[in-house]
Amino acid sequence: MKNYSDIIQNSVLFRNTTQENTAAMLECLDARIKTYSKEEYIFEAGEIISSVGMVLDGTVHILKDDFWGNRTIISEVCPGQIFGETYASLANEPMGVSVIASKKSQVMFINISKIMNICSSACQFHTNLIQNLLIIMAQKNLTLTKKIEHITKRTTREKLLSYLSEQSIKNESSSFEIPFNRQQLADYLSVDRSAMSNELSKLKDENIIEFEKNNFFLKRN
Amino acid sequence: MKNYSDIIQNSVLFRNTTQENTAAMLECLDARIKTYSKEEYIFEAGEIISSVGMVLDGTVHILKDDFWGNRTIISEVCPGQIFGETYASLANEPMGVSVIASKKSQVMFINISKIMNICSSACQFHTNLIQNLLIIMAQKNLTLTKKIEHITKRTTREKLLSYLSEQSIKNESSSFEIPFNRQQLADYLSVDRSAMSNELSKLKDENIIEFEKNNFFLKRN
DNA sequence: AAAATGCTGTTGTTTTTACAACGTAAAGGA
DNA sequence: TCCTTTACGTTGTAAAAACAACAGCATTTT
Repeated sequence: MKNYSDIIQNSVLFRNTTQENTAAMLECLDARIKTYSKEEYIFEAGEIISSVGMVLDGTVHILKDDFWGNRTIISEVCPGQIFGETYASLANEPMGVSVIASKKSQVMFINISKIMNICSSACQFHTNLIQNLLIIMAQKNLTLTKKIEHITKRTTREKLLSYLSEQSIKNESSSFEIPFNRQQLADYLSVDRSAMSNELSKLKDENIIEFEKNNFFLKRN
Repeated sequence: MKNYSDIIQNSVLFRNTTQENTAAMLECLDARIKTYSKEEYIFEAGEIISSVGMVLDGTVHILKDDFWGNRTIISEVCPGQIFGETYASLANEPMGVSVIASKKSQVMFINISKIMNICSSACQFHTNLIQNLLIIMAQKNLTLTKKIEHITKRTTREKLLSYLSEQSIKNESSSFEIPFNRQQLADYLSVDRSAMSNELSKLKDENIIEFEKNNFFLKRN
């Protein structure tokens, strides 16, 4: 096994595992490493999978082909991050997406049942591993839920206010800085950038918000 | 403890647990039951929680108040279903939503750490419990992801086609029945019903789809 | 059977959004 | 310094969506 211990050690899945234990755990978990060439399928839509993948090197794309063959890239997975955990957890759910190496990549697979069923040795770290997996899923869940809350709003204005309100509450202040530039924010809210900029200006004119660059201020009237 | 064993036994969280074991497990998990009167807060936004709630009787609403005080009901939780698992799994994440009993309700709480840390007795069922929790979260994840895929599309037409394509692939057939009526579908895709109906008619005129009531047929041209 | 209700499609109008194009200012590199 | 690139706001136009209102049909209730 090549030396990807840094990647593994720093991954969220193996957080709080000591370096000495990691190697033993990987053995116990029966982790397998596979190399994929550019454009090679790692998982294909329709497949039933039982393993979680962790990118060790390269980059992996999650994508979806629709009924008419149109392909959409849903996300990119970088070293240390995992993929497939949702489908691996659902034994009867065929993959709704495909996973492809976008360049030559090294991927480590761990069977979900090996994660779930506690082994005899290093049990404490095993519990930790399960907890990390749960945290990863909870975090993803939260991210998705928040996005849905904003996007389900009908107008650009409402989407903006929903997002800004969340940021304000999160920062516990009516003034705060957002982590997106305009284009990124527009993509996140899935609206047109210029239309969004326009709407931001209107909100400013109507004295509902103030902003300069990425600093926003919400007003109560 | 009143007799809610049927509810618990039939819940997803306790699936595959034998009736004899459930009682012992609840003891081991230090499950607590609390009664809430109508409109009473169960969790409040901003709070840090460490317990998962299971509704045993009544109904519970997940809701959100924005910066300006506008309240939105996000979802309803019925007997046997759990809530708070996302925030309970994330030790540092303050609740972004509030949970309120919409009528007089009985709620059972289980501390997430009791679920995560394997006890000495009935270990097999404990593993099962963790697995069920993971399944619940994976399922929710999948549901959210699919919805986002559709909603992020810009036009009503694209949203419709994205949804219909998914249904088609799921049913492994170009003809299938959808589980929503028009209003429900419009709500799900967060578009206007009449505009959606209109778009459906156009798609039919353009010979891209056929439909009658809830039966759809997709065409490749 | 009659009445009421719910679901769906249709249409016209108004509002909102997307799109394209452009000007300006700031940032970064040669 | 000059040039290039990037980010952001602005505007006009065309397209799309929301909205409101209604008609036809089916289902349910009385």
